[in-house]
Amino acid sequence: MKNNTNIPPATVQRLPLYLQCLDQIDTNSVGISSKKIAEIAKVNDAQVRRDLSYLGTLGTRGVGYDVITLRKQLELELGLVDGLSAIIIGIGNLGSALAEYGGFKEKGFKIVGLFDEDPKKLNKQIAGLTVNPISKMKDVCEKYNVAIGIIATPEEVAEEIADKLVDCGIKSILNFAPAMLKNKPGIQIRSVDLSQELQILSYYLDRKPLKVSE
Amino acid sequence: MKNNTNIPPATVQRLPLYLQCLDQIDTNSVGISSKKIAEIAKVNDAQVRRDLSYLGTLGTRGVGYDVITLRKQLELELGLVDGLSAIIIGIGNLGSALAEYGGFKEKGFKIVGLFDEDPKKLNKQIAGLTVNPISKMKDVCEKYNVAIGIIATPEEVAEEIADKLVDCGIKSILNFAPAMLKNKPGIQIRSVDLSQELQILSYYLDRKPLKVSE
DNA sequence: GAGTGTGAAAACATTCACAGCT
DNA sequence: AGCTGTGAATGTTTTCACACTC
Repeated sequence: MKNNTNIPPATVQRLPLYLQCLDQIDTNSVGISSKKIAEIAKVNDAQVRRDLSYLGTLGTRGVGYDVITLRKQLELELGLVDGLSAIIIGIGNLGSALAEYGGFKEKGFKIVGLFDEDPKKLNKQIAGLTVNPISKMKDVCEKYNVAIGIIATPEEVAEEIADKLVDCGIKSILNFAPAMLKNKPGIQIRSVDLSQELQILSYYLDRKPLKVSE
Repeated sequence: MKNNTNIPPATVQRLPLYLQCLDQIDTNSVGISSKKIAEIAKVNDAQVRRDLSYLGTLGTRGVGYDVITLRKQLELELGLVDGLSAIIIGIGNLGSALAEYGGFKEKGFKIVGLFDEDPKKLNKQIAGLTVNPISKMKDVCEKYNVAIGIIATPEEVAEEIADKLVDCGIKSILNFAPAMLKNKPGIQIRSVDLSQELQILSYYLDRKPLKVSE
């Protein structure tokens, strides 16, 4: 294991961003500076150094960070090395899109089950997986030791599905339904509401941007 | 307090959440308290009051907030009343899902164009719209005075598409491609990276959750 | 009594600026 | 010279607590 210093939430949010930066730089650069990362991630360079310093002493003064070490450390800290399993519930357009989304596999996640209640969707093949009824969820969760449930159902059933996920022993939920899930003790929930993102953009349309580009 | 005041970014992020809360409560309640909103949105009630106070003096002491007034004010502040137009670029699984996603319309956004370069996708009909080649983007943007461009393309072409959007006079970009777009002066960019969301969840899996539910 | 609006305090996050290492 | 790691300074956000209104 690692440095058990608690990493501030604001920093945790940015760690995946830094990982993404490493994928973005050209593959034969062996080292990278906080200045370069900051430029790609569009944050302040002191911020990058402070954030990375929570993971330990990774850089070399006067030189920078070694790309391979840095990636390893980021993956370790985020817990990506264990190859976490996830399932998707609700195989409509969005659920299908998520099932076929390459980015999950690339970052070490494995989608091991697709579930839907709609008889028209049952037994459909998507991304090499068969759509199963919700009743089979528990079996799959136990078999694959599934850590994360991804909800892509309509709003109306999201809460019910969330409860079932908890029942299946799942510890984290990524919710794409525009529903406000109730708190479940000991369960981490993140919600991504697509229309909320547009609304935030909408706010900044009328008026001056916060930071004038400089 | 007047609404000349610049609303803090952290508050702007939560305004759509509060709007969503209003949809969640039962339809015949005419008033709502900060405590109730806080409970649904899972934030502190003082936070709700402070946030809403930036929009003006909306509540009544001893009583609470009138649901209709509050919704109107939130929509006004977020700029949702004008019925903003958006286009989607990249009509793969995710782009199609977004095109058919009901939540946009519900919140006052109108998708007025779908674009893709792939000949196999051209002229497909999705959600009542025809998929057009990128070359037609400028025409559509001018015709409908499009404010927002939604990028759902593969990573490789995202930057190029973003530049084209700016060229079409678009002022805001919602980016779903796992690419780090360069800054464009005067343009608001928000990126939603699906796998980053999973990575953040992954971090909180190993260790104690930040806030133990209480 | 119930519930807002808001100063003041506390907590958290960002940025500066520089000592110290390569 | 170039770049990290980090105290100290600054800025932002959250929360408390209570005067005030209905």
